[in-house]
Amino acid sequence: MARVTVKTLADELGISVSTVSNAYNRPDQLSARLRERVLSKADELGYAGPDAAARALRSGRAEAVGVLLTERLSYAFSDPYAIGFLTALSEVVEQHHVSIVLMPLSLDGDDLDLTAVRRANIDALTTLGLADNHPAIQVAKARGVRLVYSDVGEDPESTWVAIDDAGGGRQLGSHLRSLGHENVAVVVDTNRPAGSEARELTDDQIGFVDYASRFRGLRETLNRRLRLVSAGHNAIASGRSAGSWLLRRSDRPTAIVALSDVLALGVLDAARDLGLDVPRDLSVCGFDDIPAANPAGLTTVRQPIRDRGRRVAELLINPDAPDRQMLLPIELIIRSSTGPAL
Amino acid sequence: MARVTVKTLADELGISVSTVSNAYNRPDQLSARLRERVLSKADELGYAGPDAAARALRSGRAEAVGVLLTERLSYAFSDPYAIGFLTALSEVVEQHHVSIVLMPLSLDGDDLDLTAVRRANIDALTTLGLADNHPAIQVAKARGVRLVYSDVGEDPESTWVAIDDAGGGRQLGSHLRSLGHENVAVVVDTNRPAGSEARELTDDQIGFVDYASRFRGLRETLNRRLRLVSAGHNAIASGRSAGSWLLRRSDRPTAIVALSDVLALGVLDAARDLGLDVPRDLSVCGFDDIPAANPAGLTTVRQPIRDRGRRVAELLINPDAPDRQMLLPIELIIRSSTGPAL
DNA sequence: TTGTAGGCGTTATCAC
DNA sequence: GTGATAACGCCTACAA
Repeated sequence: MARVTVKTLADELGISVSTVSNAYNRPDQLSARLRERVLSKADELGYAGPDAAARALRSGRAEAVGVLLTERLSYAFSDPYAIGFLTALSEVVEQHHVSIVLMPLSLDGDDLDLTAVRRANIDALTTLGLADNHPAIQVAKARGVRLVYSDVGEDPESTWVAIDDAGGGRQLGSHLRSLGHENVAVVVDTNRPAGSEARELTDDQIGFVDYASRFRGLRETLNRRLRLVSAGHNAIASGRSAGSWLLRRSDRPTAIVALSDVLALGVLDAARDLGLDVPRDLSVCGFDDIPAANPAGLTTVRQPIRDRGRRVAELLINPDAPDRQMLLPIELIIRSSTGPAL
Repeated sequence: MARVTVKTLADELGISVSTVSNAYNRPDQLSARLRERVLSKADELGYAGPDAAARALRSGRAEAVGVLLTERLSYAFSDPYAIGFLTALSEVVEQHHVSIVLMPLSLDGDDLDLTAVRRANIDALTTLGLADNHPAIQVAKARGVRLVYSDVGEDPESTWVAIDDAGGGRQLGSHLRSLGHENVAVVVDTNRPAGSEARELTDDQIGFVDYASRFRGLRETLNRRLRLVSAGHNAIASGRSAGSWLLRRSDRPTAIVALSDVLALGVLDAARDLGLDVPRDLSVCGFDDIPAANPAGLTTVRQPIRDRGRRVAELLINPDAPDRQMLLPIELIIRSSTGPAL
């Protein structure tokens, strides 16, 4: 038995396919009684409404928005920062019957696989933690997918909701500087597989992550007192091993800035492992102000990530929303993990 | 200027559209050189590959799998159990370039809105925390979406990965019974908006949640010693208010079983608020064994949720995978939150 | 290895 | 309020 389509229904009822279509999409275009007939016939024949793919093709709308998360998709769910973003985003999105499409950005060996981005059925796309010039974004743009960027852009026509990461870096840098720190290390997630060795990086090796501006802010304030070190990916264990690597060196830093709180928590673990007192022997700070930062006494830069999530969602859903470019302010939260340099 | 399609490319190159299509989908069907020409021309004209909607319509595959999460989508991200499931699921899914579609199940007043489920472009669907007879699942089934159910099913043809919730309920029930508890209350998430009053329920009011079998297991073992109480939705605050409501009553129970650890943590809070000692004055237990259960000393039923996530993902991606019906065992974890009844 | 042709199921446009 | 018809962009037999 053949598949039930609008045509089946139309034939069965002796009406035209457009009327059937209207019964679903424009209830005001036909009498309530006829609509009732259509719907009940549909029920009877087991027709569950217009086919999603056909509808998407014809109407040009998928009723879904895409979110691209740093690194492999599976990592994102263990990142409180990503979770905060997704929660806020979904609160808005779900009021519009729109679905969220999460695309993996799998790394095949060393180069990443963009197939999922290329194939996804979405109307608009945003990202978390990816630099706006990331290849995946280029692909989506070429596909004609509407983009909500995550960083300040030049183009007055582009849509973005950014957080003032550079400002956060500067504030944190000033804080450390005023505490007398002259030897500061920055730990950054470089999207490497777990277990990668920590190593020193040059400024331009920071990669396609949007933390780049956090680092830039730090560099501006701390200047030559700074070195950059890679962690594997954004996980406590990575922060711990990078911290451990740094703290065992003879030129041990007096302060470590992790570019995310998750990494910072790992650095705190590393310090504890080595019997170092924080903040006496070492100052540690992070970025994000995730829920776990407070109990850990972590000095950090609070990101209005939920605000951003909400705002991004509005722009994903409605391309014509006002305020299509917005820079959200950060806030330096000083807790007990930073203190004067020895 | 018109949109670039396979036809544009074909005309431009003086070849046929099928060859262009093959360049993307069947590299082995044309010479490497020709393929190169196609791809570079595509680049030149700004063609980003086959249109997702058209491809989905024509091929019948969306390269995406859907996940339906209890309650409103936004709640799910704060549920450690859901996060564990999603993490495991995505680990598998991302190796196949398949996207995950998260559909909201918004409640409009009292009846829920299935629009998103109806419109989503997906090949297969699974759920977490929804009973298999939930209306959303009916809709998806009628649409012809392949389903991976979450509970044991009658149909030998159906695909499911279940966790032995009833067994878990029975084990927990026996445990409490052997401790002498005669007055036990069960707290269940009923998907009500936050702030709903706790109230007593009859067994059949438990609703479209799959925790029903957890409760059934408890009922089998504890029989008449049991009453059922509603919490708002799955959140610590809901558990706390339900717990508080129960513990202030004159017929205060000697043990409270929450059907999720998240709710149980709230019950513990309520006990603490009232100055009750756990487990001396009150035994508390949960279900799931989320990460926070261990530090809280919570007796609970461990769910192999990550195993389930992986297994479900495999079945979502490959309909012909073997072992299309699987019941995963649970494990009773006894910690310090349960003790003898007074 | 490449080309031809038909149709996937729907919605938009316009006529009635 | 309702109907006819033409796309939407692509994939896949099948033929060459």
